[in-house]
Amino acid sequence: MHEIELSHVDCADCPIRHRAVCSRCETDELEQLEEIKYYRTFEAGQTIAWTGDKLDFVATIVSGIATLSQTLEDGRTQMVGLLLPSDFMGRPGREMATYDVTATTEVVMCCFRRRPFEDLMRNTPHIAQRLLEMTLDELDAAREWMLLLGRKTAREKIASLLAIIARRDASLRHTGNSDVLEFDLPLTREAMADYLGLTLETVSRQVSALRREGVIELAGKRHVSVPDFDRLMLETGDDTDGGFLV
Amino acid sequence: MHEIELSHVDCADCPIRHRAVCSRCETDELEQLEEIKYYRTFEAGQTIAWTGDKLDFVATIVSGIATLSQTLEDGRTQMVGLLLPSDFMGRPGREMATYDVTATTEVVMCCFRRRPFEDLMRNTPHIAQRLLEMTLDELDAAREWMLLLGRKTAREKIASLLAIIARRDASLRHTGNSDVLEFDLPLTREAMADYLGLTLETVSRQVSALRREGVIELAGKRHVSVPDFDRLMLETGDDTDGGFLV
DNA sequence: CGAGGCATTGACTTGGTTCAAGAGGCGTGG
DNA sequence: CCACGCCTCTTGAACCAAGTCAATGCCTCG
Repeated sequence: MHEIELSHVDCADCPIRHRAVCSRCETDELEQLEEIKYYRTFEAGQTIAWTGDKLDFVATIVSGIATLSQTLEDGRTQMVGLLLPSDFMGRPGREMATYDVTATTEVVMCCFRRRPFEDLMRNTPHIAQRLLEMTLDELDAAREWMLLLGRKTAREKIASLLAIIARRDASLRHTGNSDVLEFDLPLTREAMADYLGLTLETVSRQVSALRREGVIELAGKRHVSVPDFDRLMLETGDDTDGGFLV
Repeated sequence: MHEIELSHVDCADCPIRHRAVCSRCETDELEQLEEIKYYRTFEAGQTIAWTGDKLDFVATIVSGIATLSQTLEDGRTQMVGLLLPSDFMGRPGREMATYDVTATTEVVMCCFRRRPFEDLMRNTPHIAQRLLEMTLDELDAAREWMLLLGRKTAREKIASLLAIIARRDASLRHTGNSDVLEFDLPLTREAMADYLGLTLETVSRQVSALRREGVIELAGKRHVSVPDFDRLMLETGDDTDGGFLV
């Protein structure tokens, strides 16, 4: 995966094409995209854009994880978005970055120069339609996060984050739900704290508490396994699901 | 305003047409919208939809204020959106409401039956384009709110809310910024608390503190005047100039 | 006048932060 | 190979901002 051929990957072979902004495109539309696209790689820890920077491209994350965050003048920072493979970065029609974008792991992006992309969008409703859908999904996710930030306890926040990562990880490599969920945390304690609106000490304490009580097991600092997913879900404070039970 | 003719208002005479989802529509497109639209009024305090309800319309707020909120099983609730005149409610392509929608004041909505609206959207890029733009704006607003919920102190939260309402109010009745800003709070203390991720007691205390220190003045419980807007902005914790959201 | 909603204020508790010390890993270079 | 510095993470103790519980004030409306 680190050896991706940056010079050119054919859209037809793209691993995340079916979920990305281009998922609805017909062959001729893909050809047009193919012409204006180029790949870029960012190393783990590298900043992709600072708030206020001129951004003359938009992009789809091909692999890796990036974060969007905002900072108050005195340095308090809040992560406001997590960009995963197939997610879209940048806003058509806007020149400046409005968030700090940082590569958490190594990130490969499929970039489109902004102007040509905007032109293309005007003529190909399939792109705009898909982008609308993705934006609506992100809005839902942001609002779910608002509930977490505003009303959940530290323990619930941690459990929620673990549940989300576990679920995404499971769906990504669709193992026909094996009994034990396992995954690596893609975030440092500090990044988790910035995401959850906590301090890194509180994150550490709550992770330890969940481990002590057997809700999760840790191998090293980052590798988590969840013996009983329902148990974890109980700790999130969320509805047990669609509504029945309780 | 309370005497709006519910039977029919011509789109051409609509007070919020230039900002709403239909703002880009040509005359013929407006005619099509005109055919599937109808007005509805909700009283202050009335619930417009509960999470999980089947919703067979989408709508534009014509006047009044509605809120979107989410609730955990034990009753903790977080407001996740404020719908103001010209804002859009509902998600094309989705049958169910995903939030509780409540009228805070009397609300007049311009409704479109969902199916016909979806069909129309497919054929009129102007509507989809505008909806995308509005959704992106809402996403930005939601993310700004995440920063507030995750990282601001109670005092900063209150100051931020007051600043937002003040600014919106000023822009709405574009008084060429007169020296003293004045407005009515459209929310109860409890609603403010639900918006800010606080308890109503804390809201009350912080409002009192800001009044005691002369940052704001109160006439009654709800009428606020701001003698020095910059002073208020200092209390928000934000960058001294940034600040978007309506 | 009394009832019922909102709002304020006080006294006390607590969850989470802050400050501080130290543990465990990992790469570099002597 | 070990020593060293650099990270990230954990843990403890003291503190404080905001929550909880409870009493009271102030409207408006019947």
